[in-house]
Amino acid sequence: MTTVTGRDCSIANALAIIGERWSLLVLREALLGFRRFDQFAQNTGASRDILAARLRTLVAAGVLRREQYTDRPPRYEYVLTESGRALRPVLMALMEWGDNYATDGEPPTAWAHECGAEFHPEMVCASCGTTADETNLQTIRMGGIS
Amino acid sequence: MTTVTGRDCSIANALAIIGERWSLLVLREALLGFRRFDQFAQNTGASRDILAARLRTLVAAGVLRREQYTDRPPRYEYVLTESGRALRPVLMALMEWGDNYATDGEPPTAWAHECGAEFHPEMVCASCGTTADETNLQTIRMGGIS
DNA sequence: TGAGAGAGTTGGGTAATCCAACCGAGGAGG
DNA sequence: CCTCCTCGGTTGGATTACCCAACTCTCTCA
Repeated sequence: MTTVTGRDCSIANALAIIGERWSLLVLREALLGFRRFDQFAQNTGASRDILAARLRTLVAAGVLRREQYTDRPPRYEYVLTESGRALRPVLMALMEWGDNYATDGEPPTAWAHECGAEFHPEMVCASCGTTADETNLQTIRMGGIS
Repeated sequence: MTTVTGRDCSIANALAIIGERWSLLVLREALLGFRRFDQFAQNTGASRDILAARLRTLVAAGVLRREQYTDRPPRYEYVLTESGRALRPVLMALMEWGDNYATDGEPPTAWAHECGAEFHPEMVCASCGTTADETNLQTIRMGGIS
């Protein structure tokens, strides 16, 4: 793991695992239910060598698990671990931002919540359940510079 | 803007703007209140040439605005636009994931919500306000492959 | 006159990425 | 049993991105 200078910060630590090119697109496909190398290659557009490297780092980081699904010939697929499934809010937040600020026209992908509405994520305080934004948040501790 | 193969998707569109190395760390600093080139360089650890390139990209994409704050000598700082401020849920979700899965020990940075609790983000349905996860979401539309 | 501060550029080397082609184990069809 | 196909990757070579230190330019302050 490369030592990174700059602020001590969980965002930087997270990006060291999932911030390389194509990683989040692979995880998007995994959250959509895909598991196979060729599906990842086709659906993300990543070249096969880079995809192989990314899958190795994501498996090493515990975000994906490599599972054999046939014996002969030996074939493997990639399934999300708990920490991988925990990335859903990150990808949903990114998708919502992209829908609003990076995509023209209708969102290419849409989700339904069990309440029946088309799903849009909102960030709330886990403790009190009300919305969180710059008007009601303040930093109480900030990581130093290494 | 480079044409990217793979699925038509707002996550990919978002990453085309903010997914390059250092971009999200610059935006983290901006959301922490920093505005100056040298602060970004020091607090992120990015080299100055790459930082200059990233700031140009982010300004061109409308995420940051370059503002002159003195006349002689002419000096500029970078302030978040509305679309930049809208990235807070993305960075908070990333920080929460990093705290839980990529950082050992105490989170380096912490926030307080106005309710008095230490802030942790939760993703809820904007329509009904209840939590959203893999048990109560389903895709109703999925972008095709270009 | 000389030392900084602030916001960048420049040059040169290293590392990451892209692309097309290839490989090896087995399966399916003839 | 010969050939072609699928899946999950590797390999080689060219291109692009990134890193680092040093430098520039303008203006201020002592």
